[in-house]
Amino acid sequence: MGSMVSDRLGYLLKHVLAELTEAQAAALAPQGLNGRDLAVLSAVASGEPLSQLEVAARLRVDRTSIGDLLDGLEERGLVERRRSTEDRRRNVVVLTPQGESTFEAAERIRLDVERRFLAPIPHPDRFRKDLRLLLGE
Amino acid sequence: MGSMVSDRLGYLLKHVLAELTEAQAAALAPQGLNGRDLAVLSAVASGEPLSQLEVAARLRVDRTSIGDLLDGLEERGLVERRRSTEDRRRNVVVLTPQGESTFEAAERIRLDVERRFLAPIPHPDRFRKDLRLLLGE
DNA sequence: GTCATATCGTCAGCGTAACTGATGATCAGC
DNA sequence: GCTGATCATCAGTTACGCTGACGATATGAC
Repeated sequence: MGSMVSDRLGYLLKHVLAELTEAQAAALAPQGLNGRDLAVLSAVASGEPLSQLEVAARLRVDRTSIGDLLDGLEERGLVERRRSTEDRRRNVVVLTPQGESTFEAAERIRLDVERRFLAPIPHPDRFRKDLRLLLGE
Repeated sequence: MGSMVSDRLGYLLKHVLAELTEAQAAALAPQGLNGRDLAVLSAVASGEPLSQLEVAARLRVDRTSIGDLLDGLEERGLVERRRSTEDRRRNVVVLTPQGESTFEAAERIRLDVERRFLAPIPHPDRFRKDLRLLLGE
């Protein structure tokens, strides 16, 4: 018997990711967000104010993509860019009050989506841990 | 403390996939292939002759992408398209002899890459199985 | 203080891939 | 034969990662 296509790690990861992305997008659509937007909000929300480049680095997103991403969020009034006073090259990104509440609601949705998504797996946390190991985190 | 970005399932899957793709591309470059090409070869190699649409379906690749993919492989003399005699709409795709040997060598490389890639995980097979469960396969 | 170097944000452009919608050729059912 | 479906192809759109350049700003050497 030949090897199944679904034995390929790349195939598995690619389509698992695609299905998760789709499920997240569908669940977050009422908030006007997708998983990518939410990830940016989450980076901005997590503690000290970050510059755009720092946000990009946390998300491992390309530096030239983060600008457009923030544009969208800023237009919707969820984040603000403020020129840093200490270093005027930096745009410090912060959540607006509306951004905070949207973020919290969306995070609950995301957790629920992920929980349901991982339901077919006997030990979801172990699976997450495996992924983290593969990234060396 | 806030939630880490690396808690997000989407983040984990995305970057694990990116690293695997990169590792595969690097390892397969001497064969003039990437992981995507190899997946096509594998679908073509596995048993009965398939039409282009059937190849696309197996790989879950869009129907309009598979043509270009096959173009490249055909130019390199690895596959052939033959008009089916029973149904002249169909292009039956088969491996050339050179395609077969290239495929076999590349498959060994892929298996090795995947083995090394999964090395940080205590039970790689269980991880694979989890992924398959998520796809419902 | 001045200069060289580096960093931040932005922009234009490239390559890849998924996707939509249309087309011509061909097949199957009636 | 006619209608509708299927196969391969083509043009066009969108999304994303990436490179290379730019002006503005900061930092360090001197």
